[in-house]
Amino acid sequence: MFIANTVTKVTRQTTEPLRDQILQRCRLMLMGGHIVPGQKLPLRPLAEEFETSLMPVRDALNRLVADGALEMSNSRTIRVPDMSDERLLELHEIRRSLEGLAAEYAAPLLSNAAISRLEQLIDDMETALRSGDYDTYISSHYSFHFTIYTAAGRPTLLGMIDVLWLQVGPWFRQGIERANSTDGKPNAGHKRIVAALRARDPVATRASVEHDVFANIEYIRKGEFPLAG
Amino acid sequence: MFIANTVTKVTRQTTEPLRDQILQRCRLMLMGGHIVPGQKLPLRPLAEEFETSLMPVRDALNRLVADGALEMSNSRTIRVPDMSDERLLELHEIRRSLEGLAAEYAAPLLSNAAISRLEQLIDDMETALRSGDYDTYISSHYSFHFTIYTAAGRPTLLGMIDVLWLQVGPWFRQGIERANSTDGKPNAGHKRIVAALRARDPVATRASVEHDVFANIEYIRKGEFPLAG
DNA sequence: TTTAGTATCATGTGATATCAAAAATATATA
DNA sequence: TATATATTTTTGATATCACATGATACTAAA
Repeated sequence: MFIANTVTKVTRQTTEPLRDQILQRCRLMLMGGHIVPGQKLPLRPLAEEFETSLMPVRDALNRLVADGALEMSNSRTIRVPDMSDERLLELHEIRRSLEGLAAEYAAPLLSNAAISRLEQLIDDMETALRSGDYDTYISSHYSFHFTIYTAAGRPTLLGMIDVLWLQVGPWFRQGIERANSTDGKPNAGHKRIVAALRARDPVATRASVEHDVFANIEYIRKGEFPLAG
Repeated sequence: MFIANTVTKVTRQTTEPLRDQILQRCRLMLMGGHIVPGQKLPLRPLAEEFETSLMPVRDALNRLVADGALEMSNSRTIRVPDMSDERLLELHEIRRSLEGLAAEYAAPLLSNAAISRLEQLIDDMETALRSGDYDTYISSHYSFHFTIYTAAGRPTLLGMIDVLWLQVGPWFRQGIERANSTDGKPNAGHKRIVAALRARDPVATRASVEHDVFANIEYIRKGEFPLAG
């Protein structure tokens, strides 16, 4: 329970390398906001918790540093980076661009069943928000967006969007927790997205997704959604 | 001289880790097209050429795999990925989106001196093409575009564009070599970009960069610029 | 109380050894 | 000759260890 309360042991399998198991766990912790900005992630304590040697932990963390989800200081300390307003703005500019692109491609390809699932996820999000279950909210929110982006059938684009979410993850958690107390309408944007998808309208889908992404920034600017640390 | 004829020994310094030195060399080899698609990159022979142990080579190659510049098969063999038409199209869709964005931001920020340097680079490219000096062409071409993108002042965006170029690099080399024999007008697009920058026109700059990026795809479609392996 | 110096500790990097799986090669069989 | 099988070699993943460097705590002098 040193790094985060979701760390569990990994086991050596023939199928999946330890490195990938550890990477997956770290990604979930970052996306879910269970590792906070500024927190150090030293190799040895982590290896101890995962009950492995340094090597697979080192590989996993190197990967996350490469993705920008973690940073290594000049003194080689690995930690979750602090988020500046500047960096957050840049990340959302890129998100708007790439997620808009993915949404446009996905619009004609999403099945009715998938769209119905999106509506279910909106309900899940609202329920989770009302009960303060942020883990479920974040999970459903991720599923909502990535159901759309996956349907675009662009694997490289999907991977790049995923990396962006990984970078924003830790601060999104903080932002959601604070915003929920004063403002509960993030799902308005999601409902517009679903409407555009029902119409199979690529242009409207792109526009609604771009707007939804940037809504976060608007909240930040107004001080209602202080993601910045 | 096993992997490529540009492999040189790395030396242990206090400043830069071996991993980073190896990574930089591999990046240059990929960008310059000195490692061909489908070629395997086993750790041990590479380590032997760099005169290091496996570890720094492993770290560098893992990073390149994470960036999509190399691929690891299900049997863990690392190689330069083959380029499908589908993947090439996707990479250029993303390039158009992100490089257009960077160019738009850069337009008001480029100094006259920088723009003059761009014109010099256009000359360099034409000279290099005429003499068949593709290494210089590729280097000048990279400098031309990244002079612009760097001026945008968006470090994350710049890094993502860089990764895209790394993925396209091996096939760009092939494409340029073939296209030069039949078609020598890639610089027309570059001149339009410079004109838009001289006018400090963000919209025109974005449009000209987007057009330039996609010109590659048009060549491919017409069969005049067969990047696809 | 402050500050410079020192010792100790923590950390990532890199080298080496080992292992299982995959690949390549050799051998056998039809 | 072609194909199946056995053997050897190669390969990446992981563990373990040594090392240099930076961080931290502590001491002593001002």
